[in-house]
Amino acid sequence: MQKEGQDIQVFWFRRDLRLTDNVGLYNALQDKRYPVFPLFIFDTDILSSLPSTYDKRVDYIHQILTSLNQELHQLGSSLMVEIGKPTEVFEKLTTQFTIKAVHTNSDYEPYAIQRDKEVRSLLHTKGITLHTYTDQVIFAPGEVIKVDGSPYTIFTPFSKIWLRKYEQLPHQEYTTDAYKKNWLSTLAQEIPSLAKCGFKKTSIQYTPPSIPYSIIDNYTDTRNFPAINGTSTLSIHLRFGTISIRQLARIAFTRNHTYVSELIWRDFFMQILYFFPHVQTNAFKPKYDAIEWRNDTAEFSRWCNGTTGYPLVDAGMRQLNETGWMHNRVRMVVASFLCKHLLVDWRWGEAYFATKLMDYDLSANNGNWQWAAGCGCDAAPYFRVFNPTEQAKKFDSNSEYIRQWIPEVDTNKYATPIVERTFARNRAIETYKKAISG
DNA sequence: TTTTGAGTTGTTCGA
DNA sequence: GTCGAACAACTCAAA
Repeated sequence: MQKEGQDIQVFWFRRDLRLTDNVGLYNALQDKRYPVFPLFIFDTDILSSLPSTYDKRVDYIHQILTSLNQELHQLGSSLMVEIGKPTEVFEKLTTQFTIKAVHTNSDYEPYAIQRDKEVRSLLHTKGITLHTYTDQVIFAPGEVIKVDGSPYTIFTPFSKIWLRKYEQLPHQEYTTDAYKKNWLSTLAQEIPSLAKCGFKKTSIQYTPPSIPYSIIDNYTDTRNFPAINGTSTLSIHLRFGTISIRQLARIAFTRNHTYVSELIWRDFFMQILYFFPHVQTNAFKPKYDAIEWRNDTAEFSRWCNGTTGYPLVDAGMRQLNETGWMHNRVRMVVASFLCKHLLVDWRWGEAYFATKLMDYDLSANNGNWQWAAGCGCDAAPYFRVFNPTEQAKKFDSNSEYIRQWIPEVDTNKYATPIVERTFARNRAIETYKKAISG
């Protein structure tokens, strides 16, 4: 076991759960004077806010950590996993070690910013610097901005500048293979069990990412058809950092620009949340906070359960409920249906997705819900109401996807439509019009 | 400062 | 079946 008082550096893993091409980790290992001690904290502030002790995402993280720990064992090191409030964990660690520096990759969500501010200030009182790096996105908030220095709120000009800057990037790969001796050697230790964290085993199974080259190549043509395996399904890996965004962007850039655009949207919404944190609770466009939502709880339940009687909507919700994932085309359809056909507040839908999606990310989920509801920056105009049956005809013409998730769709056991489509469409347009012109 | 062009993913209607 | 226009102004970005 490590000596008391040994001089070390700490690398703090958060949303970057990988050893390869990890900017913060790479930089920590550059300083050969002090070995690097890898740390992960199960943040009890976050864990205690979860609605159930049966949580697929916590289980998933736990499995990734187990896998990371095995990799570290092969390097003669070991992952330390702590359970607690980050400031308290660091307080404790500073009594056990002489910490020379703490390295971590930047996180841009409001909660994370506040947490890191507290940790930084605690460490500062002990003479320790918290070093942060850009790793989670290609360009951090503030890097792609207008000539006057203000942030973009329209995607297209943002993406133009993003691409221009991207072409000028040196594209360094932050490999850490050569730094084996710089790890802090410890006796192989096991990470705390899931039960010790206060959670139960779920059905989720972590498998390491692999890049689906042919899907990326054909992405433009196949991405909209939910019965086709035409999307990369890498969102979950981007969420937890089990894949490097730089590696993925580099590959996609030479192969498919539609796919690259989707990665740019990820950076775009991250900087929207950063510069306009009010979107967490309010519409990006304030006028849209005046919409008189119906918020019928019985109808909301039917949407959640996938029993609205609109097959594509129901198929999507059942896929979400059963797998923790939904095809992107269908995400748009169910979101539009909830906000416009049922006139349920987009925040309800956003919150439901947040509990169910394995790839849940605050900035992307919020940005896309506000897009669907028409209240976000650069959003769909309010009178653009997705027609759930037209969408099904276009993108699931032989009902392959629908039948996969609703076996009873052609029987009289299937739900009758929750609302008549044309009526609901007109009601939505009227309600929106009233709010934004009033 | 003013002007100009443009804005993720659709639907419906009528010629 | 196919195609273009309307849907509704408004705000953003850049010159």
